[in-house]
Amino acid sequence: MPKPLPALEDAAPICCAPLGGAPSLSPADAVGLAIRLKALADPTRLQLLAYLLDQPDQEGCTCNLAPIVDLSEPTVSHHLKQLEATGLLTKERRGMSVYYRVVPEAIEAIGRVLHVNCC
Amino acid sequence: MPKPLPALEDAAPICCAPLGGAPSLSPADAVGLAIRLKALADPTRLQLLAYLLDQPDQEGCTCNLAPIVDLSEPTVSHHLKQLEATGLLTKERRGMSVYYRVVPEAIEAIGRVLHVNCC
DNA sequence: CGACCTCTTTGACATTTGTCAAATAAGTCC
DNA sequence: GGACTTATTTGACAAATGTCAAAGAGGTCG
Repeated sequence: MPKPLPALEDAAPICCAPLGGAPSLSPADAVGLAIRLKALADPTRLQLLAYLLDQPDQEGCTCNLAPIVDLSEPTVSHHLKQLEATGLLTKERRGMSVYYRVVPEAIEAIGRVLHVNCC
Repeated sequence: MPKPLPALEDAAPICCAPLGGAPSLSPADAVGLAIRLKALADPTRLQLLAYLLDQPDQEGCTCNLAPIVDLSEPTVSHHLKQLEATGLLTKERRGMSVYYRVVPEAIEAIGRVLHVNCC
C-alpha cells in the first residue's frame, strides 16, 4: 500500500535548505518537496508552464492552452488545477475566460533546492 | 489513455535550456525533463538522495539505506534502480555489498532548467 | 561444497494518475 | 429570458506507481 501524499497545505513550506547539507531533509520536508516536484513531473504540465512563461504577460486562458498540448479541455483544466494547487500558477477570472499566470518564484524555489553545490 | 513516458534512452539529454525562454520547450524535451523530475518526485527517493549527499563519500549500500527510510529492502532496491536508471545515482558492487553514489551534476542539471530568471 | 549475507527479481495488490465524454456551472450578449 | 461561450466537475477506465513477501542471484568464507 503506497503511502499517499497529503495535500500541500499539510506539507511544510518550501525553504532554502538544499537537498544536501545539514540539517538533512526531514521526512516531512521530503513529502512537501515531492508534492511540488510531482506537480512538475508531467510533460503536459511542463509544456503548459513553458508556454505561459514565454507569453509577454506570462498568462493564458484554458481555451488558449488546450490547443497547445492537443488534449481535451477537461484534461487541460485538470492539469491547470494541479499546478494551481501547488502554487505554480494563479488563476483569475476575467469575463468569460479564466486566466492562468505563472508564479516564477515557486518554480525557482524548487530549482534552488536542487542546487547542491552552486549558488 | 495516458501516454506513458518512454525510457530515458529515448529522451533527449537534459540541456541548459531553461523552462522559460526561446526556443520554447519541445514536446520531446518536456518528456525528457518529466522523466527526470518524476524520478525525483517521491519522498522516499528524496530522502535516499539527501542521506547519500550527506555522507562523506556520497555513497551507501542498500542494507544501509533501507533502515533510513524504514521500508523493505526490495522496495528500497526498486527506488534505487529508478534513481540509477535516470542517472541520478551510480551503482558499484564491492564484495558482498552494492554501493550507490550520488551524481550531483545530474541533480544540478535538473535544478538549472528550473531557474527561470537567475543564474 | 555448503552455510551465510546482501541484493534484486517476480508476482501480487491497492492506490494514484492521466485521459475522455457527458453533464454542469459561470458569464456574456441579443 | 434564452442562446451562446468558456471552464469545471463527474464518472469511468486503462495504465503507472509504491509496496511487500517469497523466491532467486551473486558473492564470501568456513
